[in-house]
Amino acid sequence: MFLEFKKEVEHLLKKALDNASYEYKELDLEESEHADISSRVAFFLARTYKKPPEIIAEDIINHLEIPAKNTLISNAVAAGPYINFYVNDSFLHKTLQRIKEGIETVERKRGKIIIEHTSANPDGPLHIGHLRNAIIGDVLARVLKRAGFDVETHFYVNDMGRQIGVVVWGAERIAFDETKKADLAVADVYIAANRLIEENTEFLNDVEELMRKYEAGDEAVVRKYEAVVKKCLSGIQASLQRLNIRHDLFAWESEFVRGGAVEEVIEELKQKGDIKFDGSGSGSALLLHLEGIEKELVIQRTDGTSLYTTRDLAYHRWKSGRCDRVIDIFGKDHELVSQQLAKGLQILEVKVPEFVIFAFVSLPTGSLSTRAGRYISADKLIEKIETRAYEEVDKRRKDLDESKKHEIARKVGIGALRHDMVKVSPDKHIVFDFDDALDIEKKGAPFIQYSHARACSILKVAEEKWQSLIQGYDTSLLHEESEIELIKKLSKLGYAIEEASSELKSHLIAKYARELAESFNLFYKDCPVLNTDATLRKARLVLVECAKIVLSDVLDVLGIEAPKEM
RNA sequence: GGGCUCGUGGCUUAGCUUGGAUAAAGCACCGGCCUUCUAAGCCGGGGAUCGCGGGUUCGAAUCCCGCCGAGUCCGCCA
Repeated sequence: MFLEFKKEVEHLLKKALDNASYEYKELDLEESEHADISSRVAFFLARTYKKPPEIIAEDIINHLEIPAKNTLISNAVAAGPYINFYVNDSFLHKTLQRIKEGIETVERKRGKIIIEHTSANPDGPLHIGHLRNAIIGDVLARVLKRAGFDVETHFYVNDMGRQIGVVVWGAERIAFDETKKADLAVADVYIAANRLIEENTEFLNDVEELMRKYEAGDEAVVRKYEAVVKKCLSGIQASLQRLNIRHDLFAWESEFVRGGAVEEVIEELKQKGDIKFDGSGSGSALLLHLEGIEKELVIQRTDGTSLYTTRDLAYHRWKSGRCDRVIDIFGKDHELVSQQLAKGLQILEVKVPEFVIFAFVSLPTGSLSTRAGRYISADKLIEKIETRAYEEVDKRRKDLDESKKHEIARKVGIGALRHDMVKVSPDKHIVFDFDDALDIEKKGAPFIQYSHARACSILKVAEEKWQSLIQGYDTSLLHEESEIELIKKLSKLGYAIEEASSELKSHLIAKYARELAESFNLFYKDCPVLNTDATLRKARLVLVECAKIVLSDVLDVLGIEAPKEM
């Protein structure tokens, strides 16, 4: 509802500026602690019209007319250089009405977006670095869906790298431990195979032959690869599922080679791009010059085989053809790749993807390294945090049975983990501290979930006592400050989603969720719901019901489950 | 060495794109609040020359330049 209010303010303010004959570029509207929305346009006009901004603000107010009816604005005043707008009772009433009736306030049908995230190499389990990628991507996908886009999530499967060649080679002589989780079993073979190869580097020739055969589409080799990659992916998917993350599509890079798409990209780049041939004798590598990037990009090896970035170009061209916007969640190490992709796609006249680049997660002991054993697997972290969450639940709720306690612990633990990862802006480097991550008590997610549980608890009691509880209510009875503040906060979910989706900033949702929970807790403390007279109780129950809806909505956008009790 | 990113109370962060109303939260710390809907909560308090130095501006955490510190990339790897 807040978005509608903002639109009306924009409309009236523009009209006032026109009436007063001011030329303006921006309305400079923003949320403010002094008003429901505030404009700083007078500052800007002060420069061009060489008058004090206070005078201009006053002048604008004099030309501003708030309609007598069908408006969401109660008042507009000049506060010095600022123009402040305030919502009216109708705004508050309509906000609750909309939420209760489940009417979406955001625009629909804004086009299709393909968002790629996680895309971990299928040579072992996910670690906390992948988790950051997966959670940022998943929340963003949820945000964009809410904002009205048709969203498809992709996991790009790097099945052509040397690592996978090593695993396939290893699997031919070392058996998978079938008692272990699939991705762990694959990692074991990968590590063991690496050791064998280190001892005898001649084995590398075998690996390379496998890779050549795979690229050429040798059927027996393809079957071996598929078995290994699928095995690993099944383990990865199981981990992601525990975090409420799923992908709509797994795109294998090898498909783009064997399907001919990579060859097409190379041919087209030869025609449209600035290409150099490098090498002599049997063949030559293809170097592509990219504007603004010093080093040429090698798009084909001397032996004619393909390279990672070229295959990625083919994948991106394919994606582009299937949607209106392409979004990639990449780690900081892929920043150069993202620039190369963008430039390459420009040459191919394909729309350029939007990138969300996130900084690394490191450990207090240094950067993550699977080979050095310096990493924390996603599964281990999930397991530990659920255990810690269980201890907290057990401490507080001796009355619940075991399965209930475990269910709550799972929701709280996963929620805490997701919230922790998403609350930080992607471009901030994270030093992961295990003890800190497990300190459930001081996490953001349980705070939000707790507010939801409180709301549910009130509604449950009301339902038991009075059944059809919310008939014939009058929300104009809600005029305590904490009630008004809560309603205003409720009205801003759509606004928060709009901000987060247009700027691709998932952490803004985490911020909104916290503020909403805070508003609810203030209301909870100030305003008794069950122990008050019937008419006021009905109105407050409507408010609680709406708060419950929006709290569970915002938790859903964050991919966090909303427990009914805690 | 060059490119990009980050540097905000003791700790973790928001705000920076688009400069403006006392720099905003959480954690930690100190002090209060459970005979009324779950205290994973609420109230109060102390604590920040917004990395350092310059510049632009009526006004800078925000824009520009330099420096320092951290991260990351600079393979016919992925």
